[in-house]
Amino acid sequence: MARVEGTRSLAGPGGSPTLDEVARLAGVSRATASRAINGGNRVSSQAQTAVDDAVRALGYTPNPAARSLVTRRTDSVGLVVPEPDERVFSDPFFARTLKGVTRVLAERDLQLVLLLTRPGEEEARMLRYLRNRHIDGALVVSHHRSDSLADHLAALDLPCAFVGRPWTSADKVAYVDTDNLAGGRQGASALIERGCRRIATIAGPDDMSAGVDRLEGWRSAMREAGLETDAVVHGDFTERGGEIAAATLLERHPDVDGIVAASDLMAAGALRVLLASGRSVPGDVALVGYDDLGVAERTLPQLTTIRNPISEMAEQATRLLLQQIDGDSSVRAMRVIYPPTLVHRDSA
Amino acid sequence: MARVEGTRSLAGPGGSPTLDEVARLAGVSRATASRAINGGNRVSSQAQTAVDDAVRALGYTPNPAARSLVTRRTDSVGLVVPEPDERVFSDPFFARTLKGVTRVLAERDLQLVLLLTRPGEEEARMLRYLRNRHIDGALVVSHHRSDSLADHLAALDLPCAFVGRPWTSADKVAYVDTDNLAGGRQGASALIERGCRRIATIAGPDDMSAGVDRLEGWRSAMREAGLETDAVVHGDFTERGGEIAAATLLERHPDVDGIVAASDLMAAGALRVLLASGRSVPGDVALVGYDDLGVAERTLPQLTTIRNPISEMAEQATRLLLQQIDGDSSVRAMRVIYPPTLVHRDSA
DNA sequence: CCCGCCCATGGAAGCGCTCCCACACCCGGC
DNA sequence: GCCGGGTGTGGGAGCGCTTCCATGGGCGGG
Repeated sequence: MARVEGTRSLAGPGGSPTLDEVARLAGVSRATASRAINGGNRVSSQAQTAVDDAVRALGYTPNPAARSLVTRRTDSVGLVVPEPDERVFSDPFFARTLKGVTRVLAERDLQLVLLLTRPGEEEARMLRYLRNRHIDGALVVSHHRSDSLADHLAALDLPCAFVGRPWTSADKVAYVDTDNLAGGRQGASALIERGCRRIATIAGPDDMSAGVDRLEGWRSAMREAGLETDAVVHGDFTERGGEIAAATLLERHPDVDGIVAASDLMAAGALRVLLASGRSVPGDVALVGYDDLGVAERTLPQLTTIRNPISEMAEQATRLLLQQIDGDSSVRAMRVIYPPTLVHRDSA
Repeated sequence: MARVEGTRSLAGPGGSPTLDEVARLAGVSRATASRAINGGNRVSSQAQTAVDDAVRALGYTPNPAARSLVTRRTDSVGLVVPEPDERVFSDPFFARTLKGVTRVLAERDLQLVLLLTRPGEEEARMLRYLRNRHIDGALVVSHHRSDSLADHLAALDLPCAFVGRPWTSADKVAYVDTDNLAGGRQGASALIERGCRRIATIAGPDDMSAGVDRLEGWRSAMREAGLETDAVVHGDFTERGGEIAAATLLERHPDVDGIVAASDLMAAGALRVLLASGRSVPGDVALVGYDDLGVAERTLPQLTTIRNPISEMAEQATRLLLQQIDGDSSVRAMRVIYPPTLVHRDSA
């Protein structure tokens, strides 16, 4: 409130209260006060309450820098997004991820530092940041083929966990993923069982494992059913990308009667193009999306889709990270794979 | 790369290199090395290069905790989101904000800490966090009437800036906003000039200043034109909210021939309901949105809307924050207001 | 030519905290 | 009654850094 004249700017005799002041007020030594504050091992209940009271009276909170200097922990973890395009942030996938991560972090009073990097020079800057232990661990989402991040992290011996299988060093780092191959198959199979014969796919970017795996799943299901696998167009996981891809698709293969899209956003875009072209969905063309993050229920008709438990995956990844931070090296290279499930709605 | 056996895990004789080692290698004192690293005041060019070389050779980076302990700066700022609903994150508004913020922060090598709080206990935790100078400053977005955040921050004497006018203490904290009143007027006027006479509005939540101001702008333009101001329904800035609001609106006022929505997302929802009800847009009902963050171009017909320069606003807010952090107290209570502009497309 | 001044430099004092260690002290067992 | 062990406590070192201050050398002006 009032500015104190002098070098310090907070109330009290010289800035925010220090452990020293707490100890003095509690009538114990700094060492005892410290112990009392950090879990209270080897502290008499008498000393403990004295310290507790002093802490409350002074409104004391430990200086994080000082603590971090000696413990070598920062109580914060980084969320690395190697693609800080605003696209990422408006994607419900990211929103859900963030939700899962923050939920787990809040339990432990850890802070989240956002590490956004455009490719190139910024990556070097971020690696320096990571190397220097500004943070206790890193969580990586939206990892691309060109990122050397996984390799670097694996070499760095910094606790880390990926959401989505990394391109490289997949055997050296912990990650959480869904079985995108199975998901891709499920999407294709749903259409095949429905009776579709000319099935296309709007695949994800081929520099992301989710894109590649889903496509591969689609291919294998198609092959097993003895169907052509030539109707493939790539999108970028966005609605606009889905529109463009669908338009291309209709031009090249006007006879499609089923489309598997690698994301709901792309499916939504495709849906719009399909309807605009005069085709009915699912009457003329059946459509299957991927993710089920809310978008699928908001289209008309609602999308049949493959559900990804994103938020759970993010939570799990965060837990894996915390375990590593806690020194449990058994999870260093652990992978957790969630099964995708088909959700039947109206578009197929 | 290779793991070193022993207590430390990084290369070199005992963990990451310290300033001491740099100094020794450069043949200068720790003090000189420090000066050289921090801008090089009062350092001979000879010493400077020696230090530079040593830094490079050792791969030295300053220990942030140690530095922070003495400088009392953390080189990180917090982004406070008092509504960590995943809704916020999938809103393009937030995405743009983040984009603007990170761009400015990157210039100065500052880090972004995400501070999400559900109302209630978590707010106390966050205030403790802020009070304790974990961060150098705070940026607040999506501020609600019930948040006492602005008051607390103003009292805390912690550098801060709001994106969007805060409900309270608006005269005590720095903020960036658009002239939502004018924007609301523009939306209504556009429809009035077009010849609409029965104009409704889908307003924003009445616990956010943007919602209230836009509504007030709409009201005043309507009154000046001698039109009824009774067709008001509130939404929550989401697409789904827009749908619900539009449905209510059509039920209560089936004769509407124009709607001003307080966000594009809500307009998109309304558009869907309008079309589903058999009305043409803009033929039967003209529609104006708000924000112009991309959504407006993706609807069919494309939305006429009021453009908000979100990303610029976020940049500006961040700059205001940095100025405060740099000790420029003249911007402590500065406000910057951007003008909204009408963007003509197809829906009105 | 000498004095004072400025500039580059290093010594040393902390920043606030944790944790090792040594030191009581008290208990029970022989 | 003495010794071993366990338990609570405080002294003190030190984490890696910035910065104050004293020092010494070089320079220009009187």
